[in-house]
Amino acid sequence: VVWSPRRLAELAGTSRRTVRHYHELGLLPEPARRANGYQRYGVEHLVRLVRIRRLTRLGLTLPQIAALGDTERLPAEVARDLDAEITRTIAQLHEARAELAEMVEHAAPLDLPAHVARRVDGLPGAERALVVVLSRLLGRGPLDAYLDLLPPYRAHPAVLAFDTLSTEADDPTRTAVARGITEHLHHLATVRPAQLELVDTGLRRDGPQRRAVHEAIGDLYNPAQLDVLTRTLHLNNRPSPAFRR
Amino acid sequence: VVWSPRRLAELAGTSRRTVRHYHELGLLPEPARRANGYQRYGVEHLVRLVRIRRLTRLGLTLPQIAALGDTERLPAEVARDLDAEITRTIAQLHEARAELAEMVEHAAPLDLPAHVARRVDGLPGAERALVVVLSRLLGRGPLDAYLDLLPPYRAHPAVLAFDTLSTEADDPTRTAVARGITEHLHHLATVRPAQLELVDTGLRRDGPQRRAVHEAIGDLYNPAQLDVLTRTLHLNNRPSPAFRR
DNA sequence: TTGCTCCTCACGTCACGTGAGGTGGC
DNA sequence: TTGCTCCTCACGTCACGTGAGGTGGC
Repeated sequence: VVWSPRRLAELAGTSRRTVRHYHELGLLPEPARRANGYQRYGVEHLVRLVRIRRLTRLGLTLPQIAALGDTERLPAEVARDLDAEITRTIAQLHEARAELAEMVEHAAPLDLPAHVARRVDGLPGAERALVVVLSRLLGRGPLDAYLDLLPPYRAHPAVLAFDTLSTEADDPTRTAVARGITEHLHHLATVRPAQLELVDTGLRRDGPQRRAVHEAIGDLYNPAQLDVLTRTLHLNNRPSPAFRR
Repeated sequence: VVWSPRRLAELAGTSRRTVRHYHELGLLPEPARRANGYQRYGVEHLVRLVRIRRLTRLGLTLPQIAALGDTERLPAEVARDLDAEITRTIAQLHEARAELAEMVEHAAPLDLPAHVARRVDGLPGAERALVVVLSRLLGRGPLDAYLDLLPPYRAHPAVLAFDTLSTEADDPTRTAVARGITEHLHHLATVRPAQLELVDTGLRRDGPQRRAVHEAIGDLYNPAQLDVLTRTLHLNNRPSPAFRR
């Protein structure tokens, strides 16, 4: 009588391999064998196996289950830890689902949160890449402030000139672009002082975040553009840090 | 300029090993190297890495991400599958947390759901093991019916005699126990016909579940007890299937 | 010279899945 | 004899973690 490995696994709602795995870890005793070497499992094995499966469903690892041994009740600390872990995982999954829904609803791209992506549509590649970097470096508040500043900043023709500036641009051209941007930034500083301030504190002065932004800018723009940014810095007494070099 | 492996990983909120792993899978292009062989990552790598990390958080596997390649938007089918998967996982976690809470509240044992365990407290080992087996074989309704029947069934002195029946019990003793149980079952059949019926249909006539129960009983009781069960079967014209052999 | 970072193997972890190659019972 | 089940290795999967042993730059 009693059960073959396959039947035992079936009755417990699992696989033969899982049963073998539990043998290997010492979680489940090896059953007696018939003369031909076939394993014969009894009720005690099924009871044990059902218990292990219940515990794995609760989120215990197999080593944790081994540590429990024949314990009758779940230690309070283990239960608390499991509950905290489950709660955390559920929260993460809810976030993931919310993001997924947002992405589907707005047909959002894959590299940015949907609410950010909506606000950078049509941006040139380098600017967009910079936003991805900033989305890692800035908190929600400063990032929003930066995104608020972006449209008025980019409305100025000097910015378009900057975007398309060739590496061989001559000195007068560079000067003109730098002056245009500087004046525009001055204007923005009077119109949107709060946002500039937020971005500035978001990238704490000379902190690692600011350094990373500088490094990113160094990678994204050509030498002529970087030269213009340096000139802008010197011309501008209240530069926006994200455009500093 | 730009970034070392450690710095890249930091900026993306992950580990150097993860970055290496993505190289190995071809998810992330290998960066240029400096003269000494050191890897130098640029903004393009960070952007790519951030994208990969976002997608893993949404639940995509790395092969799935590889299959997406440079796709701009999430295919609708992928999004649907992910959402279904997340929803299912959340449901399972809620169940697990509910069970955990129930176990803590009632200081329940580990081998049975708390609501079942409460109702089998004090049962002898073999009976308890049988309940574990039945909890796998019966649906909620039939299992509840069985648990309903258990206290009145066990209230009879013949059942206690059965529990403690020695292997060497003589024929008159066996007959007496079998008769006692039979009469008691007759009584139960008139008092609780509905429950007996439920358990009976729960273990569909001659289905694999019923066979498993018979096999479990064969393993749990000694020869004398099994003999008594057989006699009970012959005496009883309306036996409860769980006690059949 | 010391300490820190970088490099490349390569084995380990977690909980199993999946054959590979062979035997036993009807 | 055929088909089905059982057996024991043992490598594969997933997404990395964790040293091991050695080199480079200040």
